[in-house]
Amino acid sequence: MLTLALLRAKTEEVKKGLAIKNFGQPELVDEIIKLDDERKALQRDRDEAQMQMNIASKEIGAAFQSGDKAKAEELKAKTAQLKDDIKVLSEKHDAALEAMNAKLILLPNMPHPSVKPGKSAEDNETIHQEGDIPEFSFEALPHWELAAKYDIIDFELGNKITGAGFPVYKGKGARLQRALIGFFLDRATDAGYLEIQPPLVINEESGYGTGQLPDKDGQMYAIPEDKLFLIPTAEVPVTNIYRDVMLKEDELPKKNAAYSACFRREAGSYGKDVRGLNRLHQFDKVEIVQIAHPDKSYAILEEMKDHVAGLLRDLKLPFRILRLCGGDTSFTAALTYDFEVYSAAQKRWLEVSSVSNFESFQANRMKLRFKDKEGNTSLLHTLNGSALALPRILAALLENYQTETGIYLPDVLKTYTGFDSI
RNA sequence: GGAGAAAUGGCAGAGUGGUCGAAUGCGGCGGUCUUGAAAACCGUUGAUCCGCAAGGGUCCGGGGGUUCGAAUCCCUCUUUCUCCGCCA
Repeated sequence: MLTLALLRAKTEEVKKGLAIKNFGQPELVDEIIKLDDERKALQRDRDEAQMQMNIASKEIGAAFQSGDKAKAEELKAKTAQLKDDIKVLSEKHDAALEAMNAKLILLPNMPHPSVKPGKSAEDNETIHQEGDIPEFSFEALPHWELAAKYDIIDFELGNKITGAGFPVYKGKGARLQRALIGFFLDRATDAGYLEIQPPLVINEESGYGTGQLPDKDGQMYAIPEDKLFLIPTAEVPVTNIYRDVMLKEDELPKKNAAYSACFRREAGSYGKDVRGLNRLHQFDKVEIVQIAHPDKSYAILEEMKDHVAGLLRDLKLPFRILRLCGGDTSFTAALTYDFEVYSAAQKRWLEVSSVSNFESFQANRMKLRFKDKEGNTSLLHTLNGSALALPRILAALLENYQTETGIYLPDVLKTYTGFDSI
């Protein structure tokens, strides 16, 4: 969430930022500041009453110790009114605080100055494209047909065991998945990321910390009996490692990478978007996360963007990078780059990575701070990106590398798969 | 799953109703000494909220309660440890 300091210091800029994010209630900003003013006034009164109470208590204690019971009892009688005042003021204070937080949590993150206005994916800006789009001299098959033809992914079997969106990978399909995970993790390790194997199930506090809760709980699979959720991405458990943490400046940046299965309900999706591997309820992903000094987070965002580009380059997949417009940038992000690969038989771009700087938006919720060399504490910046999400990479690999005699995979994967072709 | 014990500052560890935000030790930081370092000695060292400041409020696993007053008493939740059972 945004800091009150920002709302107060840059009220009008915040409202402009909200407009770029297509957030329609700019009046919330003023309401929040007003509630905070009320809260502060209430705190002053309450603290004053509490101080009087503390003084009275000490006097009573002193009276008892000097054996003056009568005086003690007399003082005691006077504390009743104070006690009542404190109770009332505390309740009012807490109510104002709660009302303020309830509104504050509704505000999305501020967009970075480079983020342009826009309503939807249509308005995203392509900032880079590279790689050759394959041409076929034969009729190229979409990946779901290739998967059936070579018997490497069984969608029907997944339907039987669980339901739609839970495919079963078999033989070389399973091995290829494992190869991609190994490849992505090794590359992350080479880039200085510490590999993490996080829990796949999270509690409410963690969901709140990264912003999935309270509003997006419908997108996660829930285990209500235990108040737990299946992770929609490793971002949640990995970033929450740093919840309520105070880092030292010289520990920065923290770089973590994690492979995990990801679970998403994806309610309301339909049609060609969900065909084959395009959109699943369970999928694999390697995620990279960094905790950065506020002055360095945008340089680090570029570094992470380059890391992801390097992976796609080595897989020799044609890809493009988009800078998301205000309307398509997520609630929690300040700036997001999406990576899309071209899947040659479907003839469409598929999103395979999203790399974002959340600035202090998540850190503020999580109380993730650092102490600088002067001893001042301030919020850190959090960033993350997919590096990479597997299913659509798999789809593009199958489609783009198909020939009439088989699917010949890119060289970098051979040491991981142990085979050249499918 | 059954029985018992515990949770205090960066760490270790005192404190069982009043001046305790909290002894002491270690660690950290600053200094004296030293050619430099170590040792020794001296000082300092939590977070957060309100306030221009002075100052004040809150925090001893989380939440609630008793009391004029709670780290200390009560309830509850969570976590950890020990023993038994089960088990990849």
